[in-house]
Amino acid sequence: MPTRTVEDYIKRLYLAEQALTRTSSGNAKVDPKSRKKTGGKSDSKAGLVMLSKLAQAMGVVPGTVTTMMRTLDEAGLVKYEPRSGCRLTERGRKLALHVIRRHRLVELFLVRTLGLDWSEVHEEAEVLEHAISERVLDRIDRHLGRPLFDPHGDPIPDRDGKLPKRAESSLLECEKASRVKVSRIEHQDAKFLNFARDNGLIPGEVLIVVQVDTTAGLVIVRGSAGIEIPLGTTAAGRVRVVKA
Amino acid sequence: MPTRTVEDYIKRLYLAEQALTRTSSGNAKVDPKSRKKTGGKSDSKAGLVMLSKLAQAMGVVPGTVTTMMRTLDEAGLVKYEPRSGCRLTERGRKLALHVIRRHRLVELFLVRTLGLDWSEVHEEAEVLEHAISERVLDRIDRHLGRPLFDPHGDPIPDRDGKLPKRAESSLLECEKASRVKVSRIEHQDAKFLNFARDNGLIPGEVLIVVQVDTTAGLVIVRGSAGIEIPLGTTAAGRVRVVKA
DNA sequence: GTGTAGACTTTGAGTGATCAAAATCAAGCG
DNA sequence: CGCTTGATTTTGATCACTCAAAGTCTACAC
Repeated sequence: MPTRTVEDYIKRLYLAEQALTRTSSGNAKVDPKSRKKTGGKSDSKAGLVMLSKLAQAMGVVPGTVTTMMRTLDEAGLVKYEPRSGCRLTERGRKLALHVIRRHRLVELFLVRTLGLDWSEVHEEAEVLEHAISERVLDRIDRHLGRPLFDPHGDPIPDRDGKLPKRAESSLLECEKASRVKVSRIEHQDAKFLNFARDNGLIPGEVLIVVQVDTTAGLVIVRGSAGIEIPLGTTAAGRVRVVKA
Repeated sequence: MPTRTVEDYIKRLYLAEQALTRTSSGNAKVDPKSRKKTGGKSDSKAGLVMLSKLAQAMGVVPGTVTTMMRTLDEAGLVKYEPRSGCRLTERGRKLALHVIRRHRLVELFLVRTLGLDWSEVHEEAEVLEHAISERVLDRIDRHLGRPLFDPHGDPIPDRDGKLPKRAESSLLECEKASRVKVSRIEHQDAKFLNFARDNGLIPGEVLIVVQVDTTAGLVIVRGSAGIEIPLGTTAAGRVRVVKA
């Protein structure tokens, strides 16, 4: 049985891998800061996650991650390439998706059944995801009607780790004047989520893209209330949408 | 912040103290075995819980408990009397009741909202009681309508640690031909709980006491279905009732 | 009063997870 | 090539929790 700590490393590694492929694949417009941060050197070779990224995500010092990655490699959950980085094995990926399934189902449950605000459920779920048995998880899943997405629009893996697919893009990539539906708010920061909620940037809401000015780094959308919302590129990049 | 382990020790100590006062106060009929087990020596002086009891309850070796009790004494949660036993301090009692509140609310929630069987919720709650935040706990409490008793009939402490009172006795103490209502099934063993459920021994059920034979160690009750249920003293002692 | 059983404590060690700080490495630059 | 820089690894230590096994107490029994 993996410990809760192991589950956490694996989950974080999965999410880091996702961030990796998303940034490297055609998704464009990396914000200028991230380049500076890694000293201009090539960021993580060939799909490997740098240990320092993981250390930061886990809130531990780098040495701890090195040790942990060696252990997880031996356990067959991670492929660890010394001095280069690491990647999940198939078994690791399965475990990660399992933990993420628990996390997201719990989030949705807290919002739908217990009425918590979507900005507060992430932290709760961080703890509960390690305490929920299969039995209870399945009850929750059933109780919610086998949902496909959590309150932030993040996909919920099914019991086999399969994720529902969707043709999503970020607001940054939208054409001016297009009509889109918010599918997902990335990033779990409570402040940002409150801001999003207050401006109607909620999964399901329909928006009109009023302006996309990459030079000024500005995107303006009009929500269903008819009010225009100006967003910087960072914020706009976190709002993912589908055609509507 | 107390760790989950500390919470567990404190909770177990509280329950052991309860068992103590219940057995020592007029409740009578100690079953013969318990005497033999402690070698005929006086069981736990003056309201102190023997460390070996605690060790057994926690599933650890006695040495571990000694160490832990010293730490908890220093932390002000426990009064530890070397070579005699230990008892909770007021702070310890508060903490214990807090953990028990979480445990019992979770149990009821799992039964009422998620539809689990009362025989399976104890183990789930053992884990979840350490993972639930105040925020979520209060939502659950509200969602259930501030309940006073858990599915087994055990009282749920309120936020200040106050327990609802009830004039309860065990089936062993009932008069023949009396009419009683089941208020509580003590003991968390799944097998016993299944047996109880299958025979209608559920909080709320009304019973007629048909026979109480202390010599043969036999109690017979008739349930609402009209069927007579014979119980040994051990089992009967676990069924607690109020007048009906 | 001496023995003894059983409860209790001590000691030494291990595990899992972490840190601080020193040592090492690899890549790109001049 | 040799340097610098930042990532990475190593080393030695700590903390919370646990165990096994040896040692100590104490109350009762005779």
